[in-house]
Amino acid sequence: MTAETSRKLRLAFMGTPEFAVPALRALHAADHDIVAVYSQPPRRAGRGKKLTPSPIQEVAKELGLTVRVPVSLKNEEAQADFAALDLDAAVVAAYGLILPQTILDAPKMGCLNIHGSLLPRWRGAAPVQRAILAGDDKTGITIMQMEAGLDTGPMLLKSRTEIGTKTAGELTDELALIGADLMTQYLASPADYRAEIQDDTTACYADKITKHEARLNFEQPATALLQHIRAFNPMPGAFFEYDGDRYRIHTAQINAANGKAGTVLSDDLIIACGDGAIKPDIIQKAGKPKMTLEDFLNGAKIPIGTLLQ
RNA sequence: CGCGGGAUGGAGCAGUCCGGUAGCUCGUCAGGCUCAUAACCUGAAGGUCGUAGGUUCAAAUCCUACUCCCGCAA
Repeated sequence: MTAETSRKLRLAFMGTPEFAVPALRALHAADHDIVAVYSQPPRRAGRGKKLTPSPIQEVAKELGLTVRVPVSLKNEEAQADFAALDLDAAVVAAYGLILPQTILDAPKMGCLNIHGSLLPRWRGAAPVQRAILAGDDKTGITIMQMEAGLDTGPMLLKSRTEIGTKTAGELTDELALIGADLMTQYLASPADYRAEIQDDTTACYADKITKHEARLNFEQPATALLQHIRAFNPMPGAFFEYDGDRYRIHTAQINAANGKAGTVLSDDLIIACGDGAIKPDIIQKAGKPKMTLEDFLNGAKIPIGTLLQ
C-alpha cells in the first residue's frame, strides 16, 4: 500500500432502507465525492398513510447531498441524467429498482452492490430472513459487480458471520455495518481484488417475505418455529390468532413439554409444537405494546387446553 | 381526512354499554409458618382513573377537543 492508495472517487449512492444507511455514511466519511443519492420516492406509509421519505433520503438530506427519487430508471431521460454525472462508480445497497444495462454501463467501474448473503446462496430480496428460516449456520456480505441478472454478477469481496440466535433485525444491522466496511475497503484500492464468477449450480433465491408467511404453524417442530420467530423479528412479526386477536411472539425458547400441536400446555403459555414445545419470552397482543411473558400473564387469559393456530 | 385497539397504585389487566364506596393478578414492605425458600398464611403501604374543558346533586364511566402508545393496511 502506498500513501496514494485512498483515491477520492466520484460516486453515486443508490439505496432505500435502513440497511443502506451505514454504507452511505461510511462513504461520505471516507471523503468520496458523492455527487448524487438515488432512493425510492416517498411512499404513503404508516398510520394515516402519510407520505414518508426513505431512511436514505433522510440521511442524504442530513449530509447535505443531492437526492434523486425517480419512479423508474427505464426511460431515456433518467438514464441521460445518470450518465451526465460522469461517475467512477455507483454503489447500490437495497435500492429496490431494476437497473437497466445503460445504467450499469455508465460509470467507469460500473455499479457495485452490497448484498446481504454469501452469494451465490440467497440471491434476491430477502436474503437475511431466508438464511435464518432455512436454519443456515452462517451468512455474510458479498460485494459484487452488478449485471443485468438478479444478483448474478462477479463477486469481489466477502465477509461472513455466525447466525447463532440472532434475529433478522439484529443480523441486518450487523450486516449493514459489515457491508459499509467492505465497500469502503474495496473502493480504497479496487485493484487489490479479483472478481470471482458465481457458480450458478449452487445458487438459490430469497423470495420477498410476506405477512401471510409470518403466521406460526405449530405443526412444525419447535426448532423450526424458533427460526421462524427470529426470521420475522422485528418485521412483520411471527403471530398466531386467538379469540379474534392477533398475538405476536417476538422471542421464545424451546421447552421440554409435549402435547398435541398448537395446544396450550400450561398456565404460563407453553405451547405444544409438532415436535417439542415453545414458551414465549416477549409477546405482544394487537393494540398493545410488546411485553415480557410474566407481565402478559398477569392480565391475559389464555386457558390451558386452548388450541392455537 | 385509510381502518381499528389502548392510556386505571411500581407491572399487566377488569370496571366504561346501564354515572353513585377503586377491583383482580403480580411486585414492594412488615409479620407469621418452616431446617429452609423464589413456596404458603396474615396484614400494610401505594391511584389527581393520559391532558383540558363541558353535562350532572354526583363522572374512570356521558359529551367535546387534544397528547401519547400500538395492531391492520400500504
